[in-house]
Amino acid sequence: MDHKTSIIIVDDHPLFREGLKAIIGRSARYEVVGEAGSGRGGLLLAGKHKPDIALVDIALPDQSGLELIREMLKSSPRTRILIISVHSNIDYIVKAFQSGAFGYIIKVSAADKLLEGIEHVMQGDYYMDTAVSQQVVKKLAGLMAAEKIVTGSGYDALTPREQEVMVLLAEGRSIQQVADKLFISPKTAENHRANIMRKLGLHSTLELVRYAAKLGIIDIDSWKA
Amino acid sequence: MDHKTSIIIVDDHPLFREGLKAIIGRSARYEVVGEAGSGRGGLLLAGKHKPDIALVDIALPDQSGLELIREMLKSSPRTRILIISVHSNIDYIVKAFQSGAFGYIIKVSAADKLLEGIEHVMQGDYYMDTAVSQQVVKKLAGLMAAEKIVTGSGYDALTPREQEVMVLLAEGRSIQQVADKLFISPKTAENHRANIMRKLGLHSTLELVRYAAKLGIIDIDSWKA
DNA sequence: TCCCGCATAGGTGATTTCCCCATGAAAATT
DNA sequence: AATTTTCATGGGGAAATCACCTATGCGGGA
Repeated sequence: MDHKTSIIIVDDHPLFREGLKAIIGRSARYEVVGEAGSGRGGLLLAGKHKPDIALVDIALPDQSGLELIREMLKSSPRTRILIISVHSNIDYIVKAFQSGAFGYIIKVSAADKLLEGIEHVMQGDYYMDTAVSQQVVKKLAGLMAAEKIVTGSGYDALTPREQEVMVLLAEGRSIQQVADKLFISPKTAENHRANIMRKLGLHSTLELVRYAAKLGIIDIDSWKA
Repeated sequence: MDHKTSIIIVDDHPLFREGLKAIIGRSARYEVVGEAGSGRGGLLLAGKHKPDIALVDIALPDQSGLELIREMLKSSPRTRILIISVHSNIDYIVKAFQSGAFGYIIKVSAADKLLEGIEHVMQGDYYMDTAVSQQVVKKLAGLMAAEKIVTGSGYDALTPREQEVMVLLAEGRSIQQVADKLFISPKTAENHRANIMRKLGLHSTLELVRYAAKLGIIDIDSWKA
């Protein structure tokens, strides 16, 4: 490598910044070229130094770290951003990556996780702390857990075929699409739909979606992402 | 620890099984108590030994490794299953965890990843190979990458009247109901609707509801009540 | 055997959707 | 002031969908 990897730190706790610098200082490959205690400060730093890496606390006094990510990437698109957070909450994690972060590390993690994360990110990979991947996996596995709740309602009064149709409709498929997917005539699909509506006491497609959402047949939480 | 961690291996390649055993043998804490080259064999082993860990190839000659996971957990629920796969495809990963796996490792990974994974899983944690978390993050980030574009060409580009119409539509009102509510012709309401769709890049009513949910125009959380 | 539930599909008229176009008023631009 | 653009309002017509009803073949129980 012909030059050191430049790093900026954005975190409102001076002591924590010192800690990060100490850890980074252990490796001769990295160099902290600036630090800031606020989002505004971080943005200026990013614009000025165009660093290779930015370590950003997700909870900043003047703005959300998520916004900062987006702003930073506008002025310095090549900077790889690593989020450092106290939260291992799945929503934060998802939003961080969606905002353009390349890595997500929990504050309580061991020091070597940080260097590990930086290395991965420098290689163009994403990086998730172990504690973070826990959450992500739970989220993924959770989709299935939700599907199990589907008993004890009118839903299991539906025939297997009707349940198939219902899932597709809840996902927003049109009658024609359902028919194609199940290799049946549109008319048949329509009839299944009508029977579903009657059995469940529904009167519009949106009500059907609501019903499906309530049973966990579809995941409306992912809509909010 | 008062006894060694017991491990069984299910993989149809004898050579690969040898490789795994060699790696595991490096640590005195682990003991391979059985191995099988098929799903059926693996199931018998699991029932007989009730091992702490099962390393399972996802691609088995006689059945899907995913089915095997479920069967195994029935006869030996306390066994922690680690999937070993050549695929880093997101669909396999998700299904593996949904089926009850605790870890997912790619075959090409370095040897220490295997031991790392086994340790994590023994602690009750989930484990994902780095290459795997790449896919998962891309999946998470990817969802919005598509929708993000829509957000940019946003809701505030709508005229006031269009926003009114949008709210009513998002609440599930029909064109006729919207027209009545706003004292306009159904045709006008229809036109507003079409303009909204075009401006926001939507193609169905459900997409419109999703969009509205994302912006908080409607409260989909109350659906779950 | 007879009946009923299930999956399949058609008919018909009303409604909705989709994709054009048109007009007047207001707002912005020149 | 003159012109263009945008907004809200509507319509026409073809295509799709909906609502409601009927019908057929098939399999499992009473």
